[in-house]
Amino acid sequence: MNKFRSHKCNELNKKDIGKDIILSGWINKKRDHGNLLFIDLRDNYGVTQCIIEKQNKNFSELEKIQLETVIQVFGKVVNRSKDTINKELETGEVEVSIKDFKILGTCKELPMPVFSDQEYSEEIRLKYRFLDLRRKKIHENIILRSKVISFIRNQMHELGFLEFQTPILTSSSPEGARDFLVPSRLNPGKFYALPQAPQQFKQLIMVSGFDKYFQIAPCFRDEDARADRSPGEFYQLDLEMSFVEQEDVFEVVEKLLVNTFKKFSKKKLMFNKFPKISYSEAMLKYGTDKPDLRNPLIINDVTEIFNRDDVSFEIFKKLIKSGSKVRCIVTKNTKNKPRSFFDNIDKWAKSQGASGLAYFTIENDKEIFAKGPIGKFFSKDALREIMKKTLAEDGDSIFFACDKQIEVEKIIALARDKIARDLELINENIFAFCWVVDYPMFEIDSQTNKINFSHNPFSMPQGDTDKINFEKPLEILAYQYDIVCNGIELSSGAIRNHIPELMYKLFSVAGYTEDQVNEKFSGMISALSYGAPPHGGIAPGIDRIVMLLANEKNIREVTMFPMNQNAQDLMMNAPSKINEKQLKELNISLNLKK
RNA sequence: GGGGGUGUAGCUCAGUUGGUUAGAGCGAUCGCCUGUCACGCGAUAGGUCGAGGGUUCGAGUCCCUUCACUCCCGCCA
Repeated sequence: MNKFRSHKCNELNKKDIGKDIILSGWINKKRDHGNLLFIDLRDNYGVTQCIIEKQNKNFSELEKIQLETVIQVFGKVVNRSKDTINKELETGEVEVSIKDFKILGTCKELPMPVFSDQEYSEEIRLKYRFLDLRRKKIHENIILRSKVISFIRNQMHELGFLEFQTPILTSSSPEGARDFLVPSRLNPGKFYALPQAPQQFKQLIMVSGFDKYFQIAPCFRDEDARADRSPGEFYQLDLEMSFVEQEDVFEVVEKLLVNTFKKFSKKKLMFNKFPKISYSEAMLKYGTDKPDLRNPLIINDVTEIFNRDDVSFEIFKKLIKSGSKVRCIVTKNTKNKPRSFFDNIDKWAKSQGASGLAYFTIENDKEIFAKGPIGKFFSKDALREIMKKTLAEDGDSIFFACDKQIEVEKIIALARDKIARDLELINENIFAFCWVVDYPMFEIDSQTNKINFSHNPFSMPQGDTDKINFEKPLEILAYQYDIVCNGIELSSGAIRNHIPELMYKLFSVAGYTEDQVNEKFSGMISALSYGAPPHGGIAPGIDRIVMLLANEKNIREVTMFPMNQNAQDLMMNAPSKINEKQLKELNISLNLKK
């Protein structure tokens, strides 16, 4: 028998009555009746009620003991009378009558209670993360995370993938996010970078002939945090396959995600076969490349209708002349909604920095007409045209936004979400996955007016490689895809460009010379020149998958030891200063701003 | 870098129009209590009202500055 325990705190039941047992765990809660003391003992597995009476020599010491002290209990399992059974507890039919006990770990006065449903500030939770992690909800989230990762590993092995580790100290790359840098002692003045993703390595693994690779890979990006984005590090299910087309990658990922989400959540999947939406369609219909398909509202472009002579809404007409677009959202059967419903949405839009949302409601008084602030600007014909275009009917309302394309997409996408939430159109008990495909290879940087890679410079452009028109780079589409669930981007991936000559051409469009490409991506270019297989892959975000499964909105709720928004670890005091000797070894001197 | 929110006891929070000695619950300490499972009852201790400055006879409350945490924008191939 183990020195510390004969049973775990979830194990004892009626069959064990009469047995002498040993339990070890934390004191979750005490209930002191003066001559009778109840102690709820907790471990990772559950809670067992222990009981001691005044006659016992240990009574007064146990009565004084702090919550969260770790103790070992020697006792006998006893029956509970019918009216004292606790159905909430796995062990609730029995209790342990304490004979003796031993303190294994003392506990000072707690900075935050462990046994409580109260919410605490992030500051205190992160500083005392080890206490926070004892609490039920987050403890279960972390266990869920472990199970999900283990399940995914098994699935990947079953699907024929091999897991490999890739370097953590690697080289800085010019594209993408800001790198975390590590100075090199042996190479003065030079720096390693932590990988933003094992992107180049996984392609090199394919060139090395391993066919199917995966890794639960740590990724490091020095970018500012969000609720769903940890500063510093996060994990991806990184995978790559040789001799595949886009569809082959989709098949693997769909299988994996369907299995995982069915196993770990009670929520239903909206689609077992994930719909594919092109990037341009997503931007038009949803205003974003991460559409929440639980939301039934669809955006329409009605710019043309506002150009008609029988539409006299001059504000929009003027904006359209200077290049703006009009996008709209139809809400079904909202003619009886109170004025405040519409006003709130307009007010909300203004708070989001838009000039507001114009709207009218379609009503029928013998003849159809538009009622509302801008209704009077439309002729019957124009109104019918809008209804035809947007499939709006009598009783529906239409909200309009007008701005430059990028701006109007942004605000109408937010409005789509806001309106759906106000009308409670989103079913929270569903996972709606979709693929967003056909991303453009390049985009224009709005600040510098230069052409940049819009996603990944290593993606394969679509079409016959001989016939790609490099004169119109913005029209080149890539075999580049994202997977989105409930409006959350889970991952992006691509079929890679394994042809060096084509890569040089694409990089030259983005302003890189051949020499620059050779210098920055020497390993990759070299590898692709010695017989590279066609290959492609994807990298779903583990943290976000677990977030969805745990039904959490904040990534720190599924991360064991996260940093705060300023990328500090309050428990470990990271980052921290280093001493002169360390700096000297690294040939580094500090030049801090006052 | 910018915008919003929050900051009062160890923890979670209340604190009215600027007005007496800043309150509650949990926790801590002490006492009572033999069937609780958020046990109950009584008492005690515990406060730089985030910090600094200002207005005022008087500031937790109003004004300015600043710090911390958080949410969002920028950023995130």
